[in-house]
Amino acid sequence: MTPEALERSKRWLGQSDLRPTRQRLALASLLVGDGQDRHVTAEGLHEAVLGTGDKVSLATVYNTLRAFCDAGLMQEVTVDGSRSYFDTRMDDHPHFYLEDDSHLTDAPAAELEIKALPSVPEGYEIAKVDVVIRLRKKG
Amino acid sequence: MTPEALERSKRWLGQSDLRPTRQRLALASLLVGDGQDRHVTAEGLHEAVLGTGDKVSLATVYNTLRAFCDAGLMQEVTVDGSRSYFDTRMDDHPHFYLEDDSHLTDAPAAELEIKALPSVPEGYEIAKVDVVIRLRKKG
DNA sequence: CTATGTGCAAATCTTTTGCAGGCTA
DNA sequence: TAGCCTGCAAAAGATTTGCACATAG
Repeated sequence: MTPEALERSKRWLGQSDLRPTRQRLALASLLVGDGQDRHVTAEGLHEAVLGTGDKVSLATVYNTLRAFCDAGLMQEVTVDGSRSYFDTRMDDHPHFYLEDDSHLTDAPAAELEIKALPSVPEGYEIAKVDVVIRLRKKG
Repeated sequence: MTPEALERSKRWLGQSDLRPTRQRLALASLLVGDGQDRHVTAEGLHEAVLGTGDKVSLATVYNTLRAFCDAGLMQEVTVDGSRSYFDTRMDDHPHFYLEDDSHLTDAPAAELEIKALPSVPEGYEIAKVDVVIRLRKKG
């Protein structure tokens, strides 16, 4: 992990009141170390962190992702019933989901224009609008 | 189950090449017996069928819902990572998801207007666009 | 009669939790 | 030092599967 990635990870964690432990910094540097947005599964992030040589248990990866979400640093995206995906980008934006290889990416939000939303039932308000564009390989 | 519901269930099953067994007809009549669209979970449908006095095992409910989807009679909707929802309505339409009580309903499709979709990456095509409007009780 | 379908229990898979020890502030 | 964290193993919950029996065509 570069000094820059470490710095970024600390700043990111610093937005919450979570302690900057070794494990959290290791995970954070993979998530936000280069300033780019990431979409990960717990399993995938666990493999990634092991790949860097750091050792973090799978349970801690799960707990940490959950803690990051609770702290408002990430959000969970539901696209596949069998796995949870976590996104470092916090605003409400559309996703592409590549069904062939179970891969989640951001769709350019600027290009999506929703002209009218269905009217919300009495007594309710919109918490979030999820738009998932499911893609498959052409041909 | 009324004769009408039975008739409707048979016609519905007849669209596929699935055999109209006692269990499938029992489930189908709960799903399409009154001609209305339904959103169910396996667990919920299982309780419902037991409530009518018919006996169908939970495993069979799971297998049957899966079979109905494979046969193109229903579709799975992914709104909650921990449970699968199944929808008898087959066209591409938006959903309301009541987060407080984990309840899924159709949103009036006519009222949703998507003016522009993000441009799809080279070599891919859109399989489906899922729009889930998550609602919470106001106040 | 033969291929399908069903039920049960056990297996699988993802995610959470209890608890003992470790570490941050 | 006190409280938060972590790791492990076990638990939990949803869904699938193997296999023997039942049933539709």
